[in-house]
Amino acid sequence: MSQHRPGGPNGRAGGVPALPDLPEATVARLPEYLRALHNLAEAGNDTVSSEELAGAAGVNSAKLRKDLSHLGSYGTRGVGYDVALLIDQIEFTLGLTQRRGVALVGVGNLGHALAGYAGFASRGFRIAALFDADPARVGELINGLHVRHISDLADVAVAESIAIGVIATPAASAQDVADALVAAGVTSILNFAPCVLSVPDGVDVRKVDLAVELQILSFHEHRKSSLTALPGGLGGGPAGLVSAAEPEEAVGT
Amino acid sequence: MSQHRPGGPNGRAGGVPALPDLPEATVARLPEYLRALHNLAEAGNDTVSSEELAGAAGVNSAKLRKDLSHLGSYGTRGVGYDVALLIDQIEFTLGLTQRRGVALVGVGNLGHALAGYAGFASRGFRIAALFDADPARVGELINGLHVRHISDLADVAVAESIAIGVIATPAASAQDVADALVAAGVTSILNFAPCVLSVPDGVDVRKVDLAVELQILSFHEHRKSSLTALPGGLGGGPAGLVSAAEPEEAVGT
DNA sequence: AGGCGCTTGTGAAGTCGTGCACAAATCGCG
DNA sequence: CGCGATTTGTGCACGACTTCACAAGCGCCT
Ligand SMILES: NC(=O)c1ccc[n+]([C@@H]2O[C@H](COP(=O)([O-])OP(=O)(O)OC[C@H]3O[C@@H](n4cnc5c(N)ncnc54)[C@H](O)[C@@H]3O)[C@@H](O)[C@H]2O)c1
Ligand SMILES: NC(=O)c1ccc[n+]([C@@H]2O[C@H](COP(=O)([O-])OP(=O)(O)OC[C@H]3O[C@@H](n4cnc5c(N)ncnc54)[C@H](O)[C@@H]3O)[C@@H](O)[C@H]2O)c1
Repeated sequence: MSQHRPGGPNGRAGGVPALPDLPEATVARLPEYLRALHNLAEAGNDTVSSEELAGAAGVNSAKLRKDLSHLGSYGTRGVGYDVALLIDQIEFTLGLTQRRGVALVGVGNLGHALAGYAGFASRGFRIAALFDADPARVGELINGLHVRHISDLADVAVAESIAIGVIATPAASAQDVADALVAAGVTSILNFAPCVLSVPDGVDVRKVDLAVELQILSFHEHRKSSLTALPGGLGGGPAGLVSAAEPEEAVGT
Repeated sequence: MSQHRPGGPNGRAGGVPALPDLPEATVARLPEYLRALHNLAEAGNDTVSSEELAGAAGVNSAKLRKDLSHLGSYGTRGVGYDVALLIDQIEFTLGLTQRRGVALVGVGNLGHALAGYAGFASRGFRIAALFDADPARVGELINGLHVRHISDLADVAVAESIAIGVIATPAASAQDVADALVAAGVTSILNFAPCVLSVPDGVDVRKVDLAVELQILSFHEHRKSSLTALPGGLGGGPAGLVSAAEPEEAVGT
């Protein structure tokens, strides 16, 4: 991560809660809790126990309680957590109280799908601009936004105060795009291209690689098939019904 | 593809190769090493040191060596690793010696992009069938495959011996689709829908959620912006140049 | 008021993963 | 043939994360 804050974190005075320096693993689970909470709220639930919420989010309840305890205690013993309050708390922690603008670079096969994705907007983000290097694509209207040339990136990024960039170009261009994003002031990048990006300190990169996910699944398939010879294993054909909401098999993370 | 395994360590007996029981974290990194190795091989490299490969894969060299040591030792001290040999070894470990068939369910916005994705084929997988519940979509030809109705899933899955399913339907349908996949004998699922799936023991599920990734980035943005007030921080606007190939900022995972 | 059942928050122990640091192994060269 | 340069493989200590187990807190019912 960037670097550690010296001394007592949270010099924050006034009404704003302190930033508790959450464990990375906890941060990665908060969005999942948030989604589950929104579902519960829609279903009309006012409060929820750690057990319920943990079930809905697919984690262990002790882990959930510990995670939530990191952001300050908001549960009531004997009762559970206030759903609305917890949503606010998590959204604040994740920095979702302001709708963040996102720049999407590379409006090809995948880029089109992302540009049209409603889940962006409903979860706190706003696609602020689309970019591509292909002149043939520039000008195209997608979901109310027209594609701009990559050379406009810096101007637009500043004008729209964009801090997050999504790279959906071929791997060969990804580093160049990342450099351009960084130069334009972007400090967080979500990379769909299968390659490693080099960025300066202070810039966060997350990578999503479909093939990697499949290969991990393939490994477990491989392992499972070596076990079919064993007795008493899930060997039986097409399984019957699905078990109750369970920790499932959550491979890796 | 199906290479005989290089002899060596891994004293397996009988027909079934020994399963080294790799740490999950190692398994998750192997695909990355594999990608880097393919790049190196294309560039004409015959051998590679742990330092180089680690750089190309974005990890610490000690970690890389430890990871590789888990699959039996294939390096030569003073020299490095044989690229081709290592590729074979990792592909074998990941179970990529056989091209695995994948069923894609939900040919909507995202599904179309996935169906047309070349990276599938080039990394050891074959989209064997496309399914959708919408009669209007059934029959549509995408990338040489025509979309079939979800009710054909069981038959096709068996006929094509499909063990991996990809869910690209709305969240509301995802559990139903997962049940159908499991009933059809699928034992690994990659889920793009933002919801928790319940599956029987023995079935692996991995989830990819774009919004979660963005929210994690948002958290770090939030944290960073709270730091701009501090002195000596990466506060300065648009950064300059990109540093050398470095561990970058690899958030989480 | 008091007791009871439920649920949270957390200490402590256990597990897993990481990275350092270095001995052992190998190659190339004089 | 031996030596030094190089790089692997790994023991070890540390840190992060998970899970258990339970005391403490809270609301409700009598
Ligand atoms: N299609 C998928 O389902 C899928 C899935 C996972 C990962 N990916 C990855 O996502 C990336 C994009 O995939 P795709 O199928 O959309 O490819 P694509 O070729 O359809 O689209 C790439 C787009 O990027 C644009 N582009 C190229 N260089 C650029 C640059 N320097 N600046 C701006 N734009 C540039 C191209 O003009 C094109 O429009 C690839 O790296 C691919 O490996 C794709
Ligand atoms: N579009 C994106 O970029 C994107 C990104 C991340 C995640 N997602 C998620 O991926 C999923 C699909 O997104 P989308 O934008 O492609 O949605 P979409 O509505 O465009 O496509 C969904 C498709 O699934 C089909 N479907 C619905 N129920 C089905 C069933 N029971 N069996 C088989 N097919 C069924 C529909 O007919 C439709 O063709 C959603 O869960 C979404 O949240 C999408």
